[in-house]
Amino acid sequence: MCANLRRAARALTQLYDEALRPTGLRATQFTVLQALSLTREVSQRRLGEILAMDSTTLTRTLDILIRHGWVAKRPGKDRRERRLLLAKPGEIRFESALPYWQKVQATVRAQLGNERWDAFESLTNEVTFAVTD
Amino acid sequence: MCANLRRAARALTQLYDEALRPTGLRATQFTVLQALSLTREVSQRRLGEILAMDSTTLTRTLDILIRHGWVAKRPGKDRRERRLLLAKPGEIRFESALPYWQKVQATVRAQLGNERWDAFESLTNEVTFAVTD
DNA sequence: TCCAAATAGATGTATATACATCTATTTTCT
DNA sequence: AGAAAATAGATGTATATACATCTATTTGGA
Repeated sequence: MCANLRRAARALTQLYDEALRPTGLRATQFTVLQALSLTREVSQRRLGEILAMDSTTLTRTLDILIRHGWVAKRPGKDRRERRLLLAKPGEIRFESALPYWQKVQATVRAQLGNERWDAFESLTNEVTFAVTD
Repeated sequence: MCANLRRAARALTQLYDEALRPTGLRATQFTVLQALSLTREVSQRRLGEILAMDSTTLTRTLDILIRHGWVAKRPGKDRRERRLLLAKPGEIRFESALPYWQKVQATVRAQLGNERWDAFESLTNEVTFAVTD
């Protein structure tokens, strides 16, 4: 099952990366910007929980986004924490990528059909939560 | 969708990696050995098709397996090709890992229930083929 | 109060992943 | 046959990913 899932993730990621290429964002990067645009401001730990991503993985991913000036990192009241937020250039970049993302989403949805799309969304989430709890 | 799928893949991979830790194999490595045990002997290109994995990714993954002596690489009749096959130590390693793999598979299956497990398997495969064709 | 335990991230290291580009070889077309 | 096109992998480079371990800080007892 893990192999099946990883294989599907590889295939789909290639499709999304290809679709997002004109925007200069990888699928993963788009996802992080999207999460930040929804949460406004979060700690790295919390962001990792949302994405089911190890906090130390986020350190590296965020480094890249910060280097590009898309994300800002500020110390929190708890001085162990780093608070992340979308910087203005990141917001602009994210919004300009949205149409490309919507287009590839629509393509895959059409290919799968609405029912299987919805079922797949449910199942991926169930697997995530079944495993992380 | 890509983000959901990748998130589930991360979560499930951590579970499988954890379960396989006593065997010294990562989930991906187990998968490659499994594929080789089923195909007997294949070219790198063909193996990449089976796994929906870029051929150049396989170069690196196989390097590790070859370094451990688990996989052998031989020139094919077509001298551009490399034929891959499971070496004896790889076979032993794979077989000793099988129970650990079966156990984690059973755990996840129990957690999800047979119906959703089967549905998920179908959907991951459909997504893979919808995208790679 | 003060120290042990817990928590948040950073860093070292290893694997996973793919694209662009390169070399070697085979195929195809004239 | 001979050259152009296609194919199989290897290599350079960049990102994605996580674990073990480290430092800095906060929290929870005694």
